[in-house]
Amino acid sequence: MNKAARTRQFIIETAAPIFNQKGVAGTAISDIMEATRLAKGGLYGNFSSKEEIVAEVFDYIAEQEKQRLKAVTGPEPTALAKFEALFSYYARFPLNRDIAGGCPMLNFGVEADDTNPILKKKVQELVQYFQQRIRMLVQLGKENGEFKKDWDEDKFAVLMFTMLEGAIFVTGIMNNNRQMLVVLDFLRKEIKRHCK
Amino acid sequence: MNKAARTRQFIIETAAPIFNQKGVAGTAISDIMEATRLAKGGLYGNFSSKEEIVAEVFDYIAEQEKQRLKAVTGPEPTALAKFEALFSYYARFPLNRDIAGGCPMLNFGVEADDTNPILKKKVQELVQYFQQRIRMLVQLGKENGEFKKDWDEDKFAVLMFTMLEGAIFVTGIMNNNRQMLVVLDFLRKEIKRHCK
DNA sequence: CAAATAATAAACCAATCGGTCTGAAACATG
DNA sequence: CATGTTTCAGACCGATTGGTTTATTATTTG
Repeated sequence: MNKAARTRQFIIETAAPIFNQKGVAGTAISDIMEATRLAKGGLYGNFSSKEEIVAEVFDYIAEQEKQRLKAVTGPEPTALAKFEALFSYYARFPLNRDIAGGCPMLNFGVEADDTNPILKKKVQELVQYFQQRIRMLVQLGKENGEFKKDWDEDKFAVLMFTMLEGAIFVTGIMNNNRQMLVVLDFLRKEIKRHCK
Repeated sequence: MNKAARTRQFIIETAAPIFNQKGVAGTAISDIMEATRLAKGGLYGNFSSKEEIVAEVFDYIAEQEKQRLKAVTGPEPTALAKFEALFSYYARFPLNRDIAGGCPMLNFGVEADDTNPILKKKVQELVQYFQQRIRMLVQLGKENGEFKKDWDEDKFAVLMFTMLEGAIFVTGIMNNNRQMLVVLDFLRKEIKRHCK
């Protein structure tokens, strides 16, 4: 990794939490200059526009989110344990995250929806990835003989994803995770209901 | 209502969908000038700052949302019918809304969370209002003898609200309401489960 | 209907926006 | 260690930002 690539990566990682917190329109190039302690030339020598920074920041964030999902569920042996690990993670949301500002899918998605089709598509793909992972966890549990075969993983993935995103939103707005815990409690029971 | 009050209201109503779609930071005064066909003086004669416009726009939106909730559920005779009317409304979301850009709680809430404490508090209050209305509907159903007395309205309000907000988000990002319909189907069954 | 008052258009402001350019410094390579 | 190349700081650019002022036009009201 040469100097340019390292600087580029440094800019992306430094800008990520700023965009996630303040939004794309709410973040000025000067904010990124300040945080990176780089001058204009330092930024525009590595990126051609603010839009390009945003795009790469989201790609970086998306990869981070996928890696985290793997890191949380990967080590667990059973589908049930993977779900439980996921719930433990969300119970501590957003405390245990390294990119501040809450869920990037929600933050970037809400802003991009009416303003930035390219970014919106990236969010779309990440949402689909997450939902597919949920479905795959249910399928794994079925194959392992943990869950009943008649459980509809498509519907469960929709419920789990929408509830978690809604709960993340409410957790942020209310400054406490009480409702997240209610949601997680429900999801646990829903899974138990479909255990053999 | 004198001229000033009428102009003020006109500005608020015209600016509301713009802020809801483009966000606060993403909306420039020039956007509102263009939409209202008013010059700077026309705006700053009625408001002292962009922030004041935003604050009043959200107050207006919040009132609209409350009125809509009443309008949808009010005419129905039973708690069950009120819920069903609500579900019909969300099934057509966001087609039947008059303020474009999706759910204002979500849009303003996500942006304000890390940037605007005053606006955040207003969103907070609207969220609490909505959740309380859900709880009251359940309570009404209990009093009417429609629902079982052991149904926990606090938990149901959390589930219903988080799911609906999550579903609104996904509906916007995916450009279709498939997942909203799954969520509504689940909520219907959940209610049926607690019917006497 | 006239005088007093309220409301608006348009010129103007400093500050900031995203972005460019050039020279110097840091770097990698012979 | 010298040389060619990459990388970055900082001055600079026009456009746009939120906001003010003033002169004029509407609207009230006696």
